Amino acid sequence: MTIQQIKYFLVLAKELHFWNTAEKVFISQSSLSRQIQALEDELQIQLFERDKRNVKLTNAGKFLQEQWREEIKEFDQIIRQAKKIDEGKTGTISITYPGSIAYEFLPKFLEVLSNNLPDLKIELTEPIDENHEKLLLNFQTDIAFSRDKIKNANIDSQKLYSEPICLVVPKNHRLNKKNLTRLENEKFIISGLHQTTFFASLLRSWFSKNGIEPKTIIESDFGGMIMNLVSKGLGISILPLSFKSAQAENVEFIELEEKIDLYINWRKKELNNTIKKVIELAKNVAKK
Amino acid sequence: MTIQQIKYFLVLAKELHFWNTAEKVFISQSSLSRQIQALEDELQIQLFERDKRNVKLTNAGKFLQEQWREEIKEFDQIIRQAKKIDEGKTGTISITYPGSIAYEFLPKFLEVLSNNLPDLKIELTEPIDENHEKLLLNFQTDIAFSRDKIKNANIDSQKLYSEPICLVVPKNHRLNKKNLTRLENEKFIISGLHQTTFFASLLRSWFSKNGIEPKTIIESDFGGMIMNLVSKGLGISILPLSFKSAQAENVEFIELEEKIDLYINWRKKELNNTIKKVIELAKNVAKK
DNA sequence: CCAACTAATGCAAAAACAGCATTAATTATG
DNA sequence: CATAATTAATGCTGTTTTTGCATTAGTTGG
Repeated sequence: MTIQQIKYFLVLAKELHFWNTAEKVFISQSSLSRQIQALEDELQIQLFERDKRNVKLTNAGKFLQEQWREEIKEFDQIIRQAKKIDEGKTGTISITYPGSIAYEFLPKFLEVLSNNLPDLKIELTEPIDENHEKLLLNFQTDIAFSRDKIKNANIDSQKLYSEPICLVVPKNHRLNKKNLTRLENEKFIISGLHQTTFFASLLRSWFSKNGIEPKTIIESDFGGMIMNLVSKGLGISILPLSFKSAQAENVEFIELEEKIDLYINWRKKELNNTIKKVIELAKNVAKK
Repeated sequence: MTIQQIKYFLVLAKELHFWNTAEKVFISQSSLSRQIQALEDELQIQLFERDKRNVKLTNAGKFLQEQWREEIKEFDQIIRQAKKIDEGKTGTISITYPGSIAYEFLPKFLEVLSNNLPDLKIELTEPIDENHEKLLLNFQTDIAFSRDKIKNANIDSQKLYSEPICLVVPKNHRLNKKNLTRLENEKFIISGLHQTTFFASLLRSWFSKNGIEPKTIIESDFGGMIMNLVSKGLGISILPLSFKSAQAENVEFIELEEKIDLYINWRKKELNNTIKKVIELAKNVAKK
């Protein structure tokens, strides 16, 4: 049984038409017909009911379609991952990160990477679905930066640093360290409070701890946009201190007591030495 | 790429010796050598480092060994399941059950099965690890009877019946319905209280509700053995009412208020019509 | 009843595969 | 240090499998 046969089967199971399928998979109709026969023969399972005109899946075929579709997807993913290991320093590694590190940590880290592993290709993604565990264990990512610690038997998680969160206000705003009152009257420009990200839940708890029901006038996920709006006097915001590195004009950062952490997460039994190296580099960058 | 090649790879990855491996998988050494080369070639991944004397896995090879070992296991399981669907009424279906239904429900159910589906082969297992969800979703079983309801998005669970649990005492024992006192002085012969089965946890909670710290003198999983010991006057026990059907001599059942349920569980999107039929038959048996 | 369609199959050429015998390199032995 | 033993790769040859073309045979729609 070949993987190719299974892939042919999956296309045919969708198309339910030998000629169209044959064309799609770049073999002749006769060859396809015989490949499917060979598969049925070897499995001793009838996959399709066909007469001279129609093709349809049997129940066993439907079952195998569902199961194999998933398994072949996994299968291909595994091979891609093995290739990464094989290619080592000249290969690709995938990194996911929260948008909030894009201004300070991430650029520093990427610079160090390109100095130490100049041929390494990096695939950066800011994940929508922040299920770091799944992304790591599926091999959809190799290194996940996150704001909260991941607790999973198959994942190692280490804190890189903490930083204060800050009120972000236009220059010469009435608020400053000595005068953090009447926040409830301020207009807030804030990153998706409704979301389930760690930062959003930290914000919600901060607001409730300070008895504030924030008047949110604009929501934006993009920190740069937020600072821009703040500098124009449209409202104030709350962001991690590292956004200061963006050097937005006309904006001041007022440190709050609350802190936020950054963690780095990777698969416990990682075999890819390049990934291990990258993790070490990340830790070094954070130490400085 | 053939499944066979992957299986050869897995054996070689364990043996790390071409001659031994070739013998194990019943092909010649030269053929094996070329199969592995073909695999490496097609994947464009080096799996083994070999000189004229030694064979060892590369990191990518180690990774694929780990991943493929699991995936091939799943793969074979999926095919076995597909075969069951294909064979239908003449095939096999797997059923897991708690020991406590062996005296009444199970025999009735099996009789109905053999009348309605005479050619169907049944594989009965009393699972040690009562993880019904996993057993079902892995296709290790097709129908799981359980004492507690299973809550899982991919599993359908339905109650078949409830029955009282009973004190089991020798005939003419001082205990009866009017006189359920001083149980704390009785010696108990009970099925594994330390276990994590649903029945055990029900017993524990019953004892604590009644303020009893039972003196357990014998633990046994086998209901028949328990009743035998009770009849010999060695102690008393607690069992579901249906054990009465075993018609042990010299034993009386005293119904308690506590009830215990029996559920039947199956995969939500079951494609095997025979399994669906068997589920219907089970429901009918329970209704009577 | 004919035309269009479609899955299966006979056939011949091409490709892939198997196993024997041998090679080439390494390690162990006396 | 020479020789034997070990072991993975490879050349070669006969066998099996696979391929695609052309054709067949059954079905459907007009």
